[in-house]
Amino acid sequence: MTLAQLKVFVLVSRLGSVRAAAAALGVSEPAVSQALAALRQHLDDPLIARSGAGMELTPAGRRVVSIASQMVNLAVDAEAAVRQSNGAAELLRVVTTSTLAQAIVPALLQAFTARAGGIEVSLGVATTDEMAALVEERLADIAVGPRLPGVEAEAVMRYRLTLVGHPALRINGGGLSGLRWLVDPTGTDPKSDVGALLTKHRVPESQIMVFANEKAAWSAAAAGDGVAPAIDHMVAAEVDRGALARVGAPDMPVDLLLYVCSLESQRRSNGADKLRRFVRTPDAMQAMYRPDSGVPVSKFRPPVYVTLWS
Amino acid sequence: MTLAQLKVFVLVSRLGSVRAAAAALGVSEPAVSQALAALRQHLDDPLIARSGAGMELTPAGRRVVSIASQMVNLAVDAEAAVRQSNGAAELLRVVTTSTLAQAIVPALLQAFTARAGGIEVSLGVATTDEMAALVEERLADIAVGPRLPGVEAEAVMRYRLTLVGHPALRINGGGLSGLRWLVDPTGTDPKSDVGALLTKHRVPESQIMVFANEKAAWSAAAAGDGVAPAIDHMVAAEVDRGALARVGAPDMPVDLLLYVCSLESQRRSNGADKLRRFVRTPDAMQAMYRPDSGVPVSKFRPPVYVTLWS
DNA sequence: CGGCGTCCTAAGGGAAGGGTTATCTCGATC
DNA sequence: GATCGAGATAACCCTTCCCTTAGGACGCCG
Repeated sequence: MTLAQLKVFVLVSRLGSVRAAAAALGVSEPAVSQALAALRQHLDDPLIARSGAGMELTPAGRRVVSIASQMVNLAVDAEAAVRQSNGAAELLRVVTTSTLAQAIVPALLQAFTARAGGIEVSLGVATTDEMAALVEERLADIAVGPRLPGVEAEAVMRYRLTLVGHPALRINGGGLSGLRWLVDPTGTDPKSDVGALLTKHRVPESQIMVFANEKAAWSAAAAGDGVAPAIDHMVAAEVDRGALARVGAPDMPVDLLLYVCSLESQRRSNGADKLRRFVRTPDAMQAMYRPDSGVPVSKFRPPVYVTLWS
Repeated sequence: MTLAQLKVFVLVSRLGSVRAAAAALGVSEPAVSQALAALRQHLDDPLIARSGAGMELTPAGRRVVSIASQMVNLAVDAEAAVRQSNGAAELLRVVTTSTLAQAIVPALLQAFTARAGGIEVSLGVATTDEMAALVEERLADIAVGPRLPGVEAEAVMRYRLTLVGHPALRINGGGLSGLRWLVDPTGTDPKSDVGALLTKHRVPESQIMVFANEKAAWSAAAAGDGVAPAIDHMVAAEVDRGALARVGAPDMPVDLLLYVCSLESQRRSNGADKLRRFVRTPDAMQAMYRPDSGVPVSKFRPPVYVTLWS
């Protein structure tokens, strides 16, 4: 029974799927399945088993999850305790969506580390479901993105999601049907803001094109390949330049809220607390609204880097 | 950071010595030292360091001990939870002194398992200091022997410690000085009842002979090699047969109490609770006072076996 | 009934854990 | 200052972890 096995088990039970846990941990699916098998053998109980839709915990599994979760939490505490005792830099692990990780959150974190000092920040990308599980299991300290259930969420910023396309794009009578939607990976997460948009407009999968990042989706949109959802103030410069134009559509644009989500204050890490306070400052607002005011991504490397935690 | 490493660290800090922890775990001293080194490297802190007499925790070490202790405890909980959920036999881990492990405690546990049913018992041997640490760290469920500090102790039985020797042994004017003391391994534990006896009589080390078990010490005493401390009712048959005789000495015989010691009831395992109740029954008394009424040791193997836990 | 998604198992290899014995270091002690 | 005891380290071996790719079992759905 290793801590890694327990971590895997907890994550599988939270996410309800071996596959999802593997994705969240950034490893192959058999790796997770095998860790689970080892734990099952050690404890001589299936712990969790497939059951039609999703997986279901056995009675023993239910009891072990809560214990295992505590153990994983304590492991985090132990490392944090040592760091703190020795005056080392705190470690703040942030998760966010793919979209936000491209500009807004790095800019925010860059401003944060410059202001706070003595904090080392790492940034990870995850889906909404994963973000919730990661925060609850304290594999991440704080999540930036949509409101997560089960943890303390706080609205930070209001932003507008618009559709952009080639300036000459004409919407025919049938609205948007037939047009391709050009999205970044966040679009594949149905619980993300962009994913919810696709669902709401009943966009068939065949009409969704996923790009590695938003910039790529925009340039495809500028080339007339379709429409791209975009955070309005992020694309404003392109629109002003005439490279892109906002596209009208029913229920568009839509105003959304950006949240920071973390555990309740007792269980929250110190760094998470500091970031929660920081996001309410004007400095934070400015960084998020004008992410380009910052520096290129390469400059973030020492204090801020993007990774998926193993 | 593995659970084994944490267990080692906790044990070292409780026992104040790498050596003692190694003995308690039944492994070599470098094994413990190395596990500690790995943890130190992982956490980048010495955690605990030599300091004249004994070892001292660093600030970080102090914080980690309590967290690590909780983790080790939870690991025990997890295994117990699974066993219980699946209706498997409970596991009761008993520690006792070398002396008591030879007859009294096996007889007690044999009676206990026969009466209680559905409980699997294992018996380990340890020194007094180790027993306290093992119970506190829940590496054992219950200890039988001298009163342990820091845990709930309950007197079970009064027994008399006498000195026996060859029937023709004559005590010269100078009392016992010059006689050899023939003891079992418990005699090397200064906090055990026998060890305390040796200390009280200021027996120099050169006059102490350690035998593998009490029977061996008795037969040496019967051969006239010296005097042996013995539990009175255990040696009564030999005295009646004339093979041994009680030897008078200042402050001897001495009446002592046998205790069962375990954690407070909230943290106590179910089996420990049952054993605590059982020891108050007449059946238990009879088993302890007439251990030979039971069966040969080999018959204990399925329900009761002696081991040091790894 | 044939895909398809999901989980499990098999096989192989690299890394780390964890054990041993032998040796080194260092402080306490006589 | 030589000795001794206790902890740390070295060298070595074996086992377990844990990752990968490849393929099998099984339920679900068109």
